[in-house]
Amino acid sequence: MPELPEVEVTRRSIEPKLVGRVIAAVHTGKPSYFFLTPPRELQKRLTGRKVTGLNRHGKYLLAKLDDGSRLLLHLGMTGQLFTQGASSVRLLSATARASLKPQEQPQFTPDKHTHLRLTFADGPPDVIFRDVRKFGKVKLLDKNESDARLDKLGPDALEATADQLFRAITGREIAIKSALMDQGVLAGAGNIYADEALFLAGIQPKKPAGRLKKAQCEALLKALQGVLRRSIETGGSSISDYVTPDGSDGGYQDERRVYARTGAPCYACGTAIKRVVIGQRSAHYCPQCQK
DNA sequence: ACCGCACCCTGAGCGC
DNA sequence: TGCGCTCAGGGTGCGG
Repeated sequence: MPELPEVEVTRRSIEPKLVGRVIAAVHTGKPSYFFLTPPRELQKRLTGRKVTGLNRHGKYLLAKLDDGSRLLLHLGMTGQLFTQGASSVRLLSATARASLKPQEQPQFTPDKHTHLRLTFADGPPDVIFRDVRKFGKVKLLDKNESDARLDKLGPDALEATADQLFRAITGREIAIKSALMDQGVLAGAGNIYADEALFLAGIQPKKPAGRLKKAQCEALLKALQGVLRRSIETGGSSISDYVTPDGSDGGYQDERRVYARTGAPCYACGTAIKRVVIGQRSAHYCPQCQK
């Protein structure tokens, strides 16, 4: 599932395929929950625009256009943003995977989950946004138009300071795990990296956020930024649908210490990793190492 | 103000 | 073989 590292890896690889190019055509799927700006309107307003930048805040991508408007992209749970020619079985449906011959290179062709495809004046490659569960979002913001989603975001998790974290959670009774996943506290952490950071900082995920000492906030933020940076280096975590924009898998899933390791021995002490539900989400931790 | 929870969506995995 | 059920999860919005 795309969290900050996956979105940043995507940003870095898509940026050179997007910035400086002029959009020639916009192909979309049907109107849905996915399109905060209706497909017709996207087609009308994006065609002919030149992309001038691609920024990230938390898990959001913002493509800047030459008329001052901005295209907001969110990958949701299963969003895949990639370039034409990407090759990965993760881009195929289960039935398409099953009918692949053993040595055959899986080649992506637009399917019913392909909601947005941009073609460019200078030819291929196209930029494609595919999302099976449609939890992703596309919205075109006018010049100077603000967006409530963006306004609510806290500081980007990679740039935040321990002091900002400490101030955002003082007095709050919610579990520290929930606080870390609250995008208004820090923008960018999701389930995987919140679990991993709490393990590295030795903090129990259910601990009330407001009871963390300043030093614990420092340790936690340092751990979080460490795992985020390391994950970016390895190409992100390919746990379910995530692929890097050239179609390759990330590598961070192999470095997980607790996430989705329920029952497996803790690498530090051998105790079985536990799974509990916190705020409707699964949390994984070592009952021995995290107090 | 704060928090828990239902909901959006679809495919995988499982029991029968 | 295939049906029906449950689960996963980011973010939003509502109700307590």
